[in-house]
Amino acid sequence: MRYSKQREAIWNYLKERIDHPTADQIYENVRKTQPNISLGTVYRNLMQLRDIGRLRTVEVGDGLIHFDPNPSMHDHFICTECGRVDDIEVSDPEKIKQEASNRFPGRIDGYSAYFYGTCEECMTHKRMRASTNL
Amino acid sequence: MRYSKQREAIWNYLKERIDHPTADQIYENVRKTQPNISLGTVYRNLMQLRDIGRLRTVEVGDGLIHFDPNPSMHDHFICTECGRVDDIEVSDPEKIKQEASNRFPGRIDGYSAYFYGTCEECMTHKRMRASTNL
DNA sequence: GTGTTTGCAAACAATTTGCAGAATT
DNA sequence: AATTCTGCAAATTGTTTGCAAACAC
Repeated sequence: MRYSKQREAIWNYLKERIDHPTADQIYENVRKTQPNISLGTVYRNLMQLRDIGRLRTVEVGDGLIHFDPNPSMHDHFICTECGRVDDIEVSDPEKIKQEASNRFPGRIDGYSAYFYGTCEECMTHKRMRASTNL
Repeated sequence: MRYSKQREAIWNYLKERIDHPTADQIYENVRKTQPNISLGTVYRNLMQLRDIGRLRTVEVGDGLIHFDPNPSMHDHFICTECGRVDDIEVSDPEKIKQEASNRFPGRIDGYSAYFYGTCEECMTHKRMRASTNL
């Protein structure tokens, strides 16, 4: 794989992110420093980076592909109010994988869990709306 | 919600399935008894049934929506060789949900976990291919 | 110079939607 | 009779692809 400033910009943007952006969000942001970059290039690079294990793609239930700069096994929380995606550490992924391997006929290579609910911020908003009758 | 023979046929087909078919697979099968049904109707009914909690939609990583007649909290196994999706019971979902709730600032309503690997059948195929040098 | 990457635009594929007519209550 | 549901087809949306030019090595 050769160097390209587009790929560098994409990675530089994504690696700082904890909100698991979509291709389009990444595109819109990378455009600020690389105005001529195209959405196709963004997709191609993201998929390439996934294939070499630098990042992970995540399907959270909204039909869009989200990109996570952390490729290791870990869980996610999705707020059903605002759609934000957070990393969440609930239990030891290796242990769960082991446990599943023992009970399942076949080989288990990895796993990922998704928790759905309302994030702290949205909980506050809901309380505020309730208390002011809005 | 009113009765319709299309919805009945969709549900009758899906409720017996353990392989989490896609809308198109459901469409192709329901067509055998309802030749004039359209794919749009299949989607509309499936989403309706999901909204009232009769079934669950599952995103397993292939970009397609899969439909699971069992709406309760349970985990899934996806074979990365053949793409099949199986239900899998690894640990008590309620317990995991509780555990996550305790550690997370915000409310957790539900969760689902996906295990990826090779199913028993594909393991056998792989072994056969290996032993016959195919 | 060779092979990879890009931007652009067109192609694709899954899902959703608008609407006039049919079916349910 | 009043709504809801259907089939059809077109629209929408996210993602992928083909190609000639630009770039990296």
